[in-house]
Amino acid sequence: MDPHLLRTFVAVVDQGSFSEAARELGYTQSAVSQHIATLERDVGAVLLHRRPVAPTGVGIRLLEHARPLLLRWDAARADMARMTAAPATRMVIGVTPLAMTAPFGSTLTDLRLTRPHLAVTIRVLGRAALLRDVATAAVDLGLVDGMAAPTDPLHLPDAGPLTTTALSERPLAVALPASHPLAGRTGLSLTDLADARWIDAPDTAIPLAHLRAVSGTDGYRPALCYEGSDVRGLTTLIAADHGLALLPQRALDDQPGIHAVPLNTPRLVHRTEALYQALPDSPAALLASALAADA
Amino acid sequence: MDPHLLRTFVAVVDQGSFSEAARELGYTQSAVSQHIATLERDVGAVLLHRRPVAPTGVGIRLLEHARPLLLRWDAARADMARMTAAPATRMVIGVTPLAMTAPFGSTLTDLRLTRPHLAVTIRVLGRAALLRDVATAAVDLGLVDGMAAPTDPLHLPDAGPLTTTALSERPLAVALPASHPLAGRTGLSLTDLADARWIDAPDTAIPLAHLRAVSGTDGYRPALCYEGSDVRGLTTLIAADHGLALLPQRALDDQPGIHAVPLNTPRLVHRTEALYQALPDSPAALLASALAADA
DNA sequence: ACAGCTTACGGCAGTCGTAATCATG
DNA sequence: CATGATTACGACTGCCGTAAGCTGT
Repeated sequence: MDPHLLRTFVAVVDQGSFSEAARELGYTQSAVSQHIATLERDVGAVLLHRRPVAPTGVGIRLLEHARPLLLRWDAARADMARMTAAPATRMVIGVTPLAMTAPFGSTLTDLRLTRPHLAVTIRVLGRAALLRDVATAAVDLGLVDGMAAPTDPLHLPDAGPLTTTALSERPLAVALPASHPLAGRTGLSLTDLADARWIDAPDTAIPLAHLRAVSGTDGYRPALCYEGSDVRGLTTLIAADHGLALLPQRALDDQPGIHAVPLNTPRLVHRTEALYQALPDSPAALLASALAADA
Repeated sequence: MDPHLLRTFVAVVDQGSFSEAARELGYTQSAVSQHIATLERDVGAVLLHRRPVAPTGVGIRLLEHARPLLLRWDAARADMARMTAAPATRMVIGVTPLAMTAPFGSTLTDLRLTRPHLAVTIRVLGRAALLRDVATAAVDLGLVDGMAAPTDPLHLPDAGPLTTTALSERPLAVALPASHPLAGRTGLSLTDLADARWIDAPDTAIPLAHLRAVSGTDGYRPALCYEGSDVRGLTTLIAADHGLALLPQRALDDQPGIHAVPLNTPRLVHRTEALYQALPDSPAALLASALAADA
């Protein structure tokens, strides 16, 4: 159960091959084989089927432990590295697609005026990747969006001692094609839509898994998955009647062929939060509080 | 940043001494010294002041990473051990003091009738210890209580893939001495009480830290801390006007000298949840679903 | 002066790479 | 038969304990 062994195990599962994992990690094929062997001896069970390489039941369970463990591990290392490093001259801001809103632009302008020598990069990422990158200090400030009950924080997986500040809460709406029978409604209840046809766009709209988690039911099954990060592509699919999606109302304002019907019950809002490693006077902390003040 | 080094580091901080930590871990004093030295070399900063032994700023930050990391670590090991172990013939149920309620008793009776050979132990623990013990499989089923918004889950620190099921939600009340000016009220708002005199009883009542987290303010400062696990001791202190506490209304019903005034705003409930490692057909899983059904 | 942390050093275990071996599609 | 996992083995690193050195109270 050494971290290196777990890292190798995860790599082997992800690559589906011992040799590929060896290449990725800079090891020999033999070393990878030995890692897996000692891990299996340690755990006392077979973790991988060979030919083709795939995790066993116990292996899948171990993965559920190993992935978050390695994330926290990397986060701890990155945090320690930053605490002893020189003050940064460069800032990377990560955003999920729907977290980038108008006030963000102007607040960022203020920051750049006061710190002209700071090189700023904006990077659009999915939620999981953003959390990982903030935790491992690959991005200095993350702006995440998601769904939550009013005033409730977003429910993000725990990746170490990160600071979160609320930035905004705005209404959610169901995006329907203009021709949809429900498009005339002034409000909708989520439970009525459990069996509707949905598009799962986990990086653009609210992931259907979150709807299932909130409702506690098994509905909201995707008819189609959308692996993009722009709203326009998604609304095009919705307009063509491929399914529904849940998005912040504001993002749907000018989308052609779409009717946005506010979500009535349950009371849920689209929330954005700033996420960063607590380090006083860092540009990230300053920008986060400026964003919170402007919100 | 090897787990063994982190474990040693945490032990040294907890014990406040290299030699004591060495004794606890079965190492030599010298080995502990070497562990700390390599850790400090790795991190690139001094982690501990010596004479007296206390963590530095960077050390405190590392502790915030190390403690949850080691918990998850132990949880993963324990889970793997259980997956390969023989089915248990003994069950340990951990409960926080206020989680033990009447229906639990009768449901447990049912289980013991159907499984007469199962040795059952009940262990009362604080919240943090209970979570740790469930994660590390020292207890098979945990019943935790806490405060949450209605239908919201309890916000417990993440300790790996545990299953939680809701058992009950009941009203909360502020426990006041009978002579208190507010004792006649039919309902109270939490915000009005931010500057009241409170008793912090983290293992018996709702911890004041939770009140602060929910309200987002800096109030609810304890005038007195109560480190016990029985309600009677706490209510005695409240009756003697040492301060207030927030508890489930039911627990205050027959307490002498106490007025229990329901909490109106914000809308918060006392919630209990069952917590266990997903292993189908285990006694823990069965009992948890029976408890949920009986609730 | 003494308790307690640090440093020096040697034995031992564990890890990785090379290379030979084995198994499967 | 070829790709790719496993096993054998040797060189090397790193870890822990013993024992001597150092330092603040």
